[in-house]
Amino acid sequence: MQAEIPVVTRFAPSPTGFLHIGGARTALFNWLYARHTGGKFLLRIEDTDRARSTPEATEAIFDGLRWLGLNWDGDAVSQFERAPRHAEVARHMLETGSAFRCFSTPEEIAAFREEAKAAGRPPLFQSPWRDADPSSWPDRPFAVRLKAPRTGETSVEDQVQGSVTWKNETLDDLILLRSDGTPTYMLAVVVDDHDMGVTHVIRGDDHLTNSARQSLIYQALGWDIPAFAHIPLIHGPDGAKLSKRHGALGVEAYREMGYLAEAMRNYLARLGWSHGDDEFFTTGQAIEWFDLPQIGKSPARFDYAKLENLNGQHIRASDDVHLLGLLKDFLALQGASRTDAEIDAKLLLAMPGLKERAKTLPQIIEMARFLLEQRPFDTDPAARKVLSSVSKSMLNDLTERLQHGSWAATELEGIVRGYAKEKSVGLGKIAQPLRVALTGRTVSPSVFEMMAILGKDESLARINDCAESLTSLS
RNA sequence: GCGCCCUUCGUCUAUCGGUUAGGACGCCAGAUUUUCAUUCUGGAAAGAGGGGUUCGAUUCCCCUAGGGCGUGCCA
Repeated sequence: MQAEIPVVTRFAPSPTGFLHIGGARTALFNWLYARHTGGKFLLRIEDTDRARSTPEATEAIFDGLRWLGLNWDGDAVSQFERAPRHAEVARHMLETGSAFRCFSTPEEIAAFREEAKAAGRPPLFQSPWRDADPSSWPDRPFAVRLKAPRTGETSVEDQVQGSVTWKNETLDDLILLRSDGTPTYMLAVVVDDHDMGVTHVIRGDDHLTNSARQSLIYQALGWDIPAFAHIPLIHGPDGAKLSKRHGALGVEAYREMGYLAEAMRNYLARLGWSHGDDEFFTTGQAIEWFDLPQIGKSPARFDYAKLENLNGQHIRASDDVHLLGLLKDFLALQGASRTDAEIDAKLLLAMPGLKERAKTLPQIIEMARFLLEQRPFDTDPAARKVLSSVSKSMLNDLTERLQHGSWAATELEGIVRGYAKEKSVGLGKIAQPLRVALTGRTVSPSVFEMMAILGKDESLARINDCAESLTSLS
């Protein structure tokens, strides 16, 4: 690592909704790059559009980032609060002649565009006020527009997209300050990025064209242009733009579906970025490996199946205590009643068997139902059928033998195996009914492990419940 | 319409001119197994099309097609 200027990245969402998956990935890339280089990761809320910005959305973005563990350095900056500074810069540009007062009304501009379009000309607005003499200025509000060069070309050296060039005639005199005196996004980003010392602008490639326009502003101001890295957007499974229909849900939706933040980071990092054949990795490894040249240029589709697989791998790789914590958080999030210490202890014991059977948190809970339910509980109708391979007397025999051994999984298994052999039936003919007796269902962790965790009294009571129900059946 | 970007198995991707085009998810088959799952083994599956450049193109260039983004007094 060279001792150059420290890297400063930023994530700059507009608070008009939740933090969606695309935004989360953009934030992740900025965060990874900052952490990789030992730089800073800043957060700026682009709330200059007062009509659409809400404090709730801002909170939702904070929550989403916090959940994902994408901690930002310093306080989040409100772009709106910096409006005076933006106006100051606009005034300065007016003075230096790199911007001009435009008195055209929105109606005039719309008419211009319509006309241009009808005539087959580019719809870029050409303000008649660009070079107007001050003596002709009318007495009404005006917008401040950048006096963009009409000839020549503008190039952006993008870290992902490479060198991209536009003819200046395809770039218009964008508005810097609206006629009500408020700054537009175009001006605000440039001023803020500059003032915040941002060295690397990593954002979605829907901003690629904007980077050319913004370069013009940087040049007009004589400021250094930051490094740009425009990452491809995430598409839905059908290749079209990611919509709410697909995965454009807020990240909290993924949290509620039981995905781990660690898995989300892994999956999102892998979407559009790669490190050889590595698919499953920790966040620490991602930080160590992440760099701009490895970012791909083509858009990726969101794939739930892969996310789920990765989530399963992270669950399996999680420490049991850590996982229990996540599980409790998840239950609390869902408003479920809190588990007590006794249940927690049992969940912890069951965790090894639980986590290899689940790909999401709710699936762990489903598998752990045998621990959360109180007897007597209902038996699944389908599960009753496997009881046909066993009789009440058999269950009683088993109970008799089971209670004399020490209550450990291996020992219990030995006893049941011995009994099956004695009866000349497969282990399944005995173990499956036991499973149903213990859980009321046909799918669960190992019956012997469950018995060990449930304890002797509870296990035997459940088997007895079952035996009794057999009597009433036959 | 104009501008810009993209295009390797169904999906995410590796390959930095020479490979039987590799891995992962998913799928199929099999093994292990008390259910489910895990794990393991094997399999099917790709360079959009057409031109060049080159001894040799997935890789470099051009065209076409398809897709995406932009073209706001939104961000």
